Amino acid sequence: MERIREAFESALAARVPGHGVALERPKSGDLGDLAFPCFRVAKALGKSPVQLAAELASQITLEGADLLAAGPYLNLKLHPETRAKEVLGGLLASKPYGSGASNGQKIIVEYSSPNIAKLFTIGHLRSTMIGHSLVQVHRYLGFDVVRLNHLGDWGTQFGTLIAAYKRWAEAVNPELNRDFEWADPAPENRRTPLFRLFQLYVRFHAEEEKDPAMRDEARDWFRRLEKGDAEARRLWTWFREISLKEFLRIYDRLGVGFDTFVEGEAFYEDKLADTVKALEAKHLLQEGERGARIVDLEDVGISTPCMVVKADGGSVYATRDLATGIYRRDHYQYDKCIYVIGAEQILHMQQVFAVLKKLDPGWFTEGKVIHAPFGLISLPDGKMSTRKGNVIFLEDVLDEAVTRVLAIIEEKNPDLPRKAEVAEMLGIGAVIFFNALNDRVKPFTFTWDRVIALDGDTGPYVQYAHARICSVLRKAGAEWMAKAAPGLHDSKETATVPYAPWEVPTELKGLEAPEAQALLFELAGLPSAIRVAREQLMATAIARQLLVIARSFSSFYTNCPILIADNPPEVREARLALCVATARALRQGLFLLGIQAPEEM
RNA sequence: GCGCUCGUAGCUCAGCUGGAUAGAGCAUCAGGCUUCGAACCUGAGGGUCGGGAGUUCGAAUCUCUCCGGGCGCACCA
Repeated sequence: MERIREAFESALAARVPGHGVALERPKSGDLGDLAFPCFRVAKALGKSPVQLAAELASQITLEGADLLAAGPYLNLKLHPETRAKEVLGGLLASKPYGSGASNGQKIIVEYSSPNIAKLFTIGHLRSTMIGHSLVQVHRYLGFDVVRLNHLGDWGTQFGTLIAAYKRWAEAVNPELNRDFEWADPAPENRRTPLFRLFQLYVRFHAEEEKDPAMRDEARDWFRRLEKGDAEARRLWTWFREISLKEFLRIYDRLGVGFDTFVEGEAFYEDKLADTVKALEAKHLLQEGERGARIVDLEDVGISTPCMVVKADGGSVYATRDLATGIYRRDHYQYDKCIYVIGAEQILHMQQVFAVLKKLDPGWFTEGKVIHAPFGLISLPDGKMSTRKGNVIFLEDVLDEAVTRVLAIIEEKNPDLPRKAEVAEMLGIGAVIFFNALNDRVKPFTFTWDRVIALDGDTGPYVQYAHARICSVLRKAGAEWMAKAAPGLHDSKETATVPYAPWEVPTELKGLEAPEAQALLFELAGLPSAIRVAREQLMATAIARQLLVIARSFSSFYTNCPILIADNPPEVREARLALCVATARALRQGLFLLGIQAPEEM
């Protein structure tokens, strides 16, 4: 397809020298494979776009394609056989479809970043999976990616945790290995020390409302932690361990990996003083209200100053993020650093980026550090609050999705082997796909039926198309199935599904039907969807394109029989090749989102 | 009050840097399994793109303004 595009571009450039010839993808494959909108050039030449399109259509000829003037557009439409050959050639070649060669650029992605001693909520899924898909897309396009989890493992909440633990757990349940008498029993799927730690946290906040003196108790423990008190330190380390253990289990379930968990908030504690010194050296710090030290940002259009040192001399969130920015500059020498953090922190990120830029304008240039915000998830009755305990836990959502899928399997395909494993892929796939499908920055209200929808525009719909293809290929013979079966790969460590290269069959008769041509056209759209995903810093375009491909396949499947006896061998082979190519595109596309594609379901 | 963000079909949402007749899914209605998986397919109805003004050959898209939601606005993270 790239060859065709270049030939078309140079033919156009020869006819209208000196003008840019930006090509577009037509809305539908009926119109053609590539479109040249004539508006701009026509204006420059003083012609009507309709006239120019007609002229160009009669002047240019390209082998294997028709050039059609459609009003002000000049469309290049490949002949059915050429279209098949171009698209399938791209999909079955040795270079993964739409991927890029290694480009030597290093991208840092910070995402997920949960707070220690809290459970994953549905909100964490957003940061985690948006980040994961950004990682996958960048890797796929040839970037070198570093995955950072900026754990919330420091701050006054640890004072709270330690105080709560001392009050209600140490004497009666020091290992946190059984339920508390005063609390509701832990649900079956969360009978873990982490959950009990979370219960302590919630209880402390509830009682603190009535007894404000408890706040001093928490503050005191945090002070001891900061000073390196052995007891506080021991508990902190332990809390961090039991949290991380649970986090890793969930990341495994989601197929998400990180390069380090070390560089969380605590990691930067001993780097804060130097950060303040660096700001002093640049004379950026001013005296603010009540003696706090701030960086004024009026000159860059931010009316709220960035507070770096509190009146009592303590550090704040921004101090840590500044230290983080400096450390990453020195340690990673990256080309771009993407922060996947909630939209409610837009101002905060702007402030941090602005201060970093003042600190080192040579390094922190435009676009060097990027905030990829995502919208808040709320409940029908309001905002989620971990402290108040009215939250939707991620694992509950995943478990419920898997349960619903299992019920459908029992109904539709009770003899399916490895039901539990498949249900896990489909249920989690549904939740992840829903997240990917929707715009990153738009907030939404959680309802079970929305997030765990299983038909229509959903992950399982795409997975179903893939499973049906595999079913056809199995029936066609082991050698066909093998072409859609990837080699072994670690879902956490690669973005590319390894398929064996395969020469396109030379005869591609049998793909002239409009449904087959439409499917080819949509398959051709996947690479640009991947590029758009990178530009927009969200996988939505990929998810949408996968739906369109799956839908086109379903239509092709119902209208163009593949294995029936009266198909001539070359028709059968061409249609099977299209099936193989579609299966590969679907599985690879889903993989970029972090979703697996079962071969049966 | 200031800033950011969103407002598209009954509901949930696409619509990429302005460009072809504004598209999907859900829901509703009407069809389709003796043939490769009906978790599917085919079709129908349903839209003042929040209101107004402007820029342009052309605006859902850009600008301004108003209305309405969400978020944020220094000693929490």
